[in-house]
Amino acid sequence: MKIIDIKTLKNEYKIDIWTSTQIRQFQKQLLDWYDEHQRLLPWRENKDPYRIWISEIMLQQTQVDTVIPYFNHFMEKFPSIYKLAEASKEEVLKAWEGLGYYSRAANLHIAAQQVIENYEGKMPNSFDELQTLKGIGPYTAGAIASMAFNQKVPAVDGNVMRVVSRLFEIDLDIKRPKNFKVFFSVVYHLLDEKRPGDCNQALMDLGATIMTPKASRPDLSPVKAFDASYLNESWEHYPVVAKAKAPKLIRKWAIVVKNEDGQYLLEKRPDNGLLANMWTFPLVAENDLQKSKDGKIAKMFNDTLDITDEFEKIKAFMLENYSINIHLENDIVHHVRHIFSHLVWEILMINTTTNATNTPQNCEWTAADKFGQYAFPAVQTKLIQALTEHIQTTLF
DNA sequence: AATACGTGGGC
DNA sequence: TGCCCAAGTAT
Repeated sequence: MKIIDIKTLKNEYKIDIWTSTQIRQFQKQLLDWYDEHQRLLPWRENKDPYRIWISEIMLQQTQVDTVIPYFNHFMEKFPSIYKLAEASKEEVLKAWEGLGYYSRAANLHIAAQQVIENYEGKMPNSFDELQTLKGIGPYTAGAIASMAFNQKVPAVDGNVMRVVSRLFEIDLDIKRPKNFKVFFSVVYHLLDEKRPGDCNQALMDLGATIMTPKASRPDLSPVKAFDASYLNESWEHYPVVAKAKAPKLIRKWAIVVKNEDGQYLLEKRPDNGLLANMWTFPLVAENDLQKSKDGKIAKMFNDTLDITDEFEKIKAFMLENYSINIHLENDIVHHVRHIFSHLVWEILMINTTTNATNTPQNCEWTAADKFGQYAFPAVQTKLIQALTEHIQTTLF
């Protein structure tokens, strides 16, 4: 057994790697399987670096089935890197609406301009240069370099770490950044000289379809003879992954304000942080309101009964921060819960009206039939849905 | 290094 | 229902 001594990588972890002959056999088994069973995906139709790049950004922490329609639409809308670079931020964000992790869209737009500025519109082909582009880290650089430019570079994502952790029974926490280089090094040793990109994709497809997180079927794997966790029946212990901490609960009011022209007040979020540059109804954090001593707001979120007292605070808040005077339209309070990866919004939504004609900072007045022009996050879509159901209900 | 950053699907 | 998961990156 040859041993990869990861100490050379400033890490004391050692892994027994296979002989050169075994590695060649592994590659053949893997690539033969890939040639027959690879998934047919829009971005695999050719090796256009632009298409591969866009797909890789969309696929970050996002499932293939979710990405496919976004990818096809994005390619129609921005068929080349020049079209993307020339587009407005708003257009790109709109194309990303509902996909999540919206900084990816902003970074993609910037990176397109970087490529035009620094590389005459042609994607750089090296692992290092690719990582100078916004939104491209080690995984995506490896993916583009290997798949589009046939460079022998690992593309180590969650699938690959899971597969490799099982093949070699590596008990390192895949969530810890310091362990990434171990997997990177192992994968490098497994890559075929001629088809590094296909090797990377084969490992990913294997992880996505056979060596899955749950209901794994290592008995169906084309490389089961090389799979230590299969031979030792230990695959359920791999990969080792730290448990995510519980999301933080945040309570908010969503203030739906309708003016005398039937338009709604929409607000654009700041251009950094959560849901950057996306549009929502004005959202007021519980902490932004003056808290009553008896903790009445917190109680409200459980009971959603009489909001008269709290509404006085909201009314004052809107007057001070938005310079509009609102009136409670009815006492119906919608309760909407939205779960992010790292926090939970508990939202109470109320209907109000105003005769104000001013347009507050970062806001626009918009008729409901024009909502499609704005990039809405899922939570806003949820709020509108609740509002729509209410309006339909009250018609009867 | 640890945390922020979305969403939808599966069981 | 609640929790885990899915082709990570920026800071």
